[in-house]
Amino acid sequence: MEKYTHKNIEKKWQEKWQEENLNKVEENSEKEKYYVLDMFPYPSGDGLHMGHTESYTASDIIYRFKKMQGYNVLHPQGFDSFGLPAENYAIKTGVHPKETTKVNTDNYLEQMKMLGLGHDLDHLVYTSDPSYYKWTQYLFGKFFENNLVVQKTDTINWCSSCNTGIANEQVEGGKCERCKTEIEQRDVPGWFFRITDFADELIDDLDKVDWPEHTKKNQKAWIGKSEGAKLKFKVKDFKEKIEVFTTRPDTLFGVTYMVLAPEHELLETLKSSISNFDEIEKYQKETQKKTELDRMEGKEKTGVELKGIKAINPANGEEIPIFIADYVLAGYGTGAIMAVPTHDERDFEFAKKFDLEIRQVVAGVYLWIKPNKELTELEYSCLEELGKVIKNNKGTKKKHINFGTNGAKIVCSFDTKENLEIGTEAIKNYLTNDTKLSFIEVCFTENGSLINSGKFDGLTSGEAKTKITEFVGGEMTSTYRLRDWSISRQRYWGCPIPIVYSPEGEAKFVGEENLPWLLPEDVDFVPTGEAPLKNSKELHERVEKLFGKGWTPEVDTMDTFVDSAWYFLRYPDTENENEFCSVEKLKKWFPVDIYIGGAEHTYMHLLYARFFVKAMKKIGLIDFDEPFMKLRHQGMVLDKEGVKMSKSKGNIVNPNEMVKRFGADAVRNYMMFAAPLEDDVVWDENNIVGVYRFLEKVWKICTEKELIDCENGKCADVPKEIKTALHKTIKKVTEDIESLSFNTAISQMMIFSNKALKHEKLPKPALEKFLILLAPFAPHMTEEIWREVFKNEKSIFLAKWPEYNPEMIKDDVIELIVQVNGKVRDKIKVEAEISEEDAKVKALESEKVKNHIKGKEIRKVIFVKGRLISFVV
RNA sequence: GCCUCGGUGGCGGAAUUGGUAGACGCGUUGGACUCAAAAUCCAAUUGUGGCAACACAGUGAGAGUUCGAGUCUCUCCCGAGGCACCA
Repeated sequence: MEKYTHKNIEKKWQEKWQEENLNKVEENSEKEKYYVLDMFPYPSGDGLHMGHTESYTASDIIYRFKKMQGYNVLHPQGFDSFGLPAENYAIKTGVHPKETTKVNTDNYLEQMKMLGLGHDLDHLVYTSDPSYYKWTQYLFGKFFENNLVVQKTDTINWCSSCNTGIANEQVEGGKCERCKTEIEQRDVPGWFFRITDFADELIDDLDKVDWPEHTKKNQKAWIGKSEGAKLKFKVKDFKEKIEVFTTRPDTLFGVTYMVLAPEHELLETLKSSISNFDEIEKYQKETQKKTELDRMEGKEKTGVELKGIKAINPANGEEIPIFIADYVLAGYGTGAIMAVPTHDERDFEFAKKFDLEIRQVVAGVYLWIKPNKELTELEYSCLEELGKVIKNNKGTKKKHINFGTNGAKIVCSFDTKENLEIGTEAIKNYLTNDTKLSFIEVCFTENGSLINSGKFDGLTSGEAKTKITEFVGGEMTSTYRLRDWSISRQRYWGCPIPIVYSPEGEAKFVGEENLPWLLPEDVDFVPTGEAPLKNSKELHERVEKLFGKGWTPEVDTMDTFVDSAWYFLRYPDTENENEFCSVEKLKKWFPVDIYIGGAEHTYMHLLYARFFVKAMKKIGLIDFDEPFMKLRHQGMVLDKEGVKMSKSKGNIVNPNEMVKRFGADAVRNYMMFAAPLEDDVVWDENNIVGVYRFLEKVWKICTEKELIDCENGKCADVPKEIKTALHKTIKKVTEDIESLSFNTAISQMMIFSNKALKHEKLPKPALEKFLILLAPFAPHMTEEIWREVFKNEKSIFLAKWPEYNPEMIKDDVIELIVQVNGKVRDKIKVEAEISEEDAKVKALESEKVKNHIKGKEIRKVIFVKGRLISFVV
């Protein structure tokens, strides 16, 4: 038999599998379903990259594994084919995005085939194809009818380089996630999905899904629920009220001024009463000019007082000044705050700068200790000194200490105003005598006991929150960081928003009968800052023809994240022209069982897809509320030096080239073996020899050894070692694929092959079972052996996944660990089922153990069956 | 600043969830085969001391719980990722 050569076999089987329709989902099957989903790629001109290779290999292994386990598996693929790169390429070269997309997607399909990925190619999805975006528009229409997508003018993020508005999720550190241009704020009319209506569900339902903990936590943080109260402040001599949101209504008595966002709408209303309005306008303009980044970086507080008007604190009737300042954001809460300098750091800073009253209403102080000694000594002295200072303060309720690099921060809270004063006094007196301690006046942001708060004095913050809110007629409520999803894009290569406007300017859905609402082709791509569709003659004519004179089209296109927010719902029924997916198929296939893809999608795609499913459930289009039951991320693929691969660094590795050199099976196995799926993988082709040698060994075992067919009891003399190793391997590989621990599955198969290599005669049934285990990882080579060497008629992927026999993995004789005082002193061979008494006798026979015990009394014996015996002396 | 995840040989990484630390692979060293090289095979490979048996140390640092800690608790240091004037 010939040596293992990937070149001879991989292409052959790829063609054969396609001919035999091996990867097609079974349309009418009684088998249990399993839906394995990949994050579909954006078809760029560069082709698949190594990151795709890794995650697609992982899902392919799961697909083949589940298939052999007897499931009917849906494992589809598609293309997120609308988007900016194709459009930018068109601007540069004049080639229509449609052409580019075709070329690129064909290339992707070819590459996926080369990797041996078993996608069902009869269920492809292209988001830029009218047969798909028809349904994107249909869903938009449904959302429109149900008030889940609304048109409003809002301050949105604007990227001047991409010449379009973008969603909050698409801003990274104040810059455009695509082109890194600094984002400006603009007031632009546009369409918004009302994702904020689902904020609570989006948080709560994360408990239902099996996702990485950090992904859930990050998504929760992104939604950013904070619980607090809405309170109203009267403006003196006006009927208008300023509404604020606060998480600390318990500090209401400490409010000494208010701040409005510069964009706050009340400013227009009160204009005539504000004596320094010119100053206000100047500040407003300055704020507007600032990019998001400036506003974040300029931490120095700025602002202007509204002269001539005052607000009234509803708790105590005091008149307090009102400011505008850009540290208050228009888009969050109510765009206005009550300022409590003693208990909020930002308010504190602002109050210091503008010399405003600072009034403490929660009884507590911070005490700092700066290190002028070694840190361990500091810890000691810190505790000691704090103890001295507040030892006799009976009113001290709690104290805790946080040590940091710059010293230690001690939090002291007290139960009454009196005790706070006594405590603070004692600390201050102490400080004059000691240089290691410094009392730093900072606002106290913890909860504590109330003081200076009238009849609420003595209550804890927790109690006071509801009571004070009630007292001033406010309401307890929550607010979110999450913004509504802005989806209008002033670009060409996207899904047209299926809306037309009446001559009076009223928006109307174009109607299901007019779908797909085609993207016009008579359009100049060159960006002008205006939507390219505005200049389409065909589109305007189409609208007037259908709706009458004076009617005009919506000319913005949708964010491409809309396309990808529901694509997985289309896969089971891609040919359906009457529904986005039939009811039966929805029932059969959803939710998705496992979804694999990058962690960078936590805030965008994964959040949007969850929103879509929830919104669709709400209007009765589907009956499940979470799209992806299990989610796992793959790590990044790094170059040899451990640097992230990128075009600009020129360290991109081309999967095609690697497949040509080493074969798809070796590339797949290397990616899976090098590190756990979720960890980063270093792509070092020098290391690929390891898995290549492993494949060669398997080849050798199956082609050069004498195989016993095991009929008529001929396998009675098969070494026990091989049988045990096989069953252990079946167990390990099965469990490891289930838990996506592909690296350890492969190492277990390596152990088996190393053992098998040592024997000259091997049982063929055992090797067949082993081949099945390896098949998901190395589909080509195992198929070659399965059919060409072992002469099986049908594909290995139609074989049944083996099961292990628990009896077979038990060792008769084990090494029992013998410990003395917790240290391993000997290992003795004993029968696996040995009793404690027998083990004790045997262990004590050991010379080594005797040496360590001699002269001492055995106080205790710990026996772990089949594992160890431990003597305590 | 806050949140999350990590830190184990020369390297990538294992460790049944508290029970032999370093599986498996790469690399390195020695040997076999060869005129030679490649490939392949065999052996060794955490460190220190010792010819050896063996002993001691050892999973970022320090403490703690335990007969026993990579694993649990606390504090600290370092790294990666995310969020960041969100009231």
